[in-house]
Amino acid sequence: MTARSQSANAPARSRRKPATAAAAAPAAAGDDTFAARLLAWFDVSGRHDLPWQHPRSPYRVWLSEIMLQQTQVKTAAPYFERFVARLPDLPALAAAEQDTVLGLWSGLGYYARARNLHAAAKLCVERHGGELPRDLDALTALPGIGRSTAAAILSQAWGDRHAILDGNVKRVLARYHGIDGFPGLPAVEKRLWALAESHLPPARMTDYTQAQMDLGATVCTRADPACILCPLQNDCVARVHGRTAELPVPKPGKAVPQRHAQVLWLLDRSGRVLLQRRPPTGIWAALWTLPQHEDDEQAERWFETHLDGEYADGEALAPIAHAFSHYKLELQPRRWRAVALRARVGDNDGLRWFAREELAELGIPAPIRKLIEAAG
DNA sequence: AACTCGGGGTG
DNA sequence: CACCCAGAGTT
Repeated sequence: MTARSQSANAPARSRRKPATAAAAAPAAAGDDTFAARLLAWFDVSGRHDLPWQHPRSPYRVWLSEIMLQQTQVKTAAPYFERFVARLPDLPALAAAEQDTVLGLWSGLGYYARARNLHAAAKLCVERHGGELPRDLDALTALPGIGRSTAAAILSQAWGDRHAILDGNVKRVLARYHGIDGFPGLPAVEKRLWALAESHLPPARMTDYTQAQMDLGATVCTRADPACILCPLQNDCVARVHGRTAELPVPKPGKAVPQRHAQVLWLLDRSGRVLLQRRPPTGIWAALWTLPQHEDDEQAERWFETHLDGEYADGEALAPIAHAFSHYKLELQPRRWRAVALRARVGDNDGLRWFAREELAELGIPAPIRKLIEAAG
């Protein structure tokens, strides 16, 4: 039975339940429509013609999973074709010379994968009659096969009910459930495993496993995900809260500190904006920018001494995230319209009103320019 | 928990 | 150029 024939009767099943009518309830673990929606999407938009799907055999599934570790489909596919043409089954691999195996792997990288693959094939001949064992622990005991790869092999090759947790699934789940924290951290990973287990459908595991990877690879991509096409968009926490760009939390590089600042966007009655020249040293040295303060209290004190008007009238706008090499800065802008400087305040503070047409000539930090030149 | 393995794609 | 990718093994 092929993947195509297995999924052919799925639309009829999913039509019975109006999966698209799922309410915008918070994403919860347990009995939900996560898998049903994903499978319905997979039937229409999933990838059904990958090389290792036709024919689908335990050996080919295994080889594909190893090749796809930290490697994209487009890169691995030609290597896969060449490999199975030369070594079409597990006994052939076990009997091959190591140079042959490494030669077929040449250019793919992570060559320990090839050595482990070869050693595992020999172990299968010794221990399991020349076949891959249909058992999670026995598979995990083989070199190069961890928990996720073992689960992927069992579900893809035999339809057994095991959760996977690769980079795609981590990304989908971190966004869908709004999981903060780098997914590589053991505590976060443990939680993601539990969530992955909680969504397992009662059947169609072969398609479900492929569907998760397809969604992550083609819709829920790392950058610029196509949420409009996603079957999980209604109750995806990251989608609903506009946090798809923040989740999953990226691998911590060298723990750059996060700083915050208040930014005052002040407009006078003719629509001119008040800019302040920054000090000659430090970040954004000597550039023109919006008056900036470390916290709300300092910002209010500065406002009271420099401006006529009510600080509380300021409209809080969406925060702006900006990254430097050595720290991250979150700017919290507030906007006032039709305010005026106090009479005694002159240019001695490096303060000036600028008309909109004058901004193009000025040195203004990019995030600030983006803010104040935005339409509106 | 941090490090290592790697070539390729991407902004 | 920096970062990430259908992870797993070692220290």
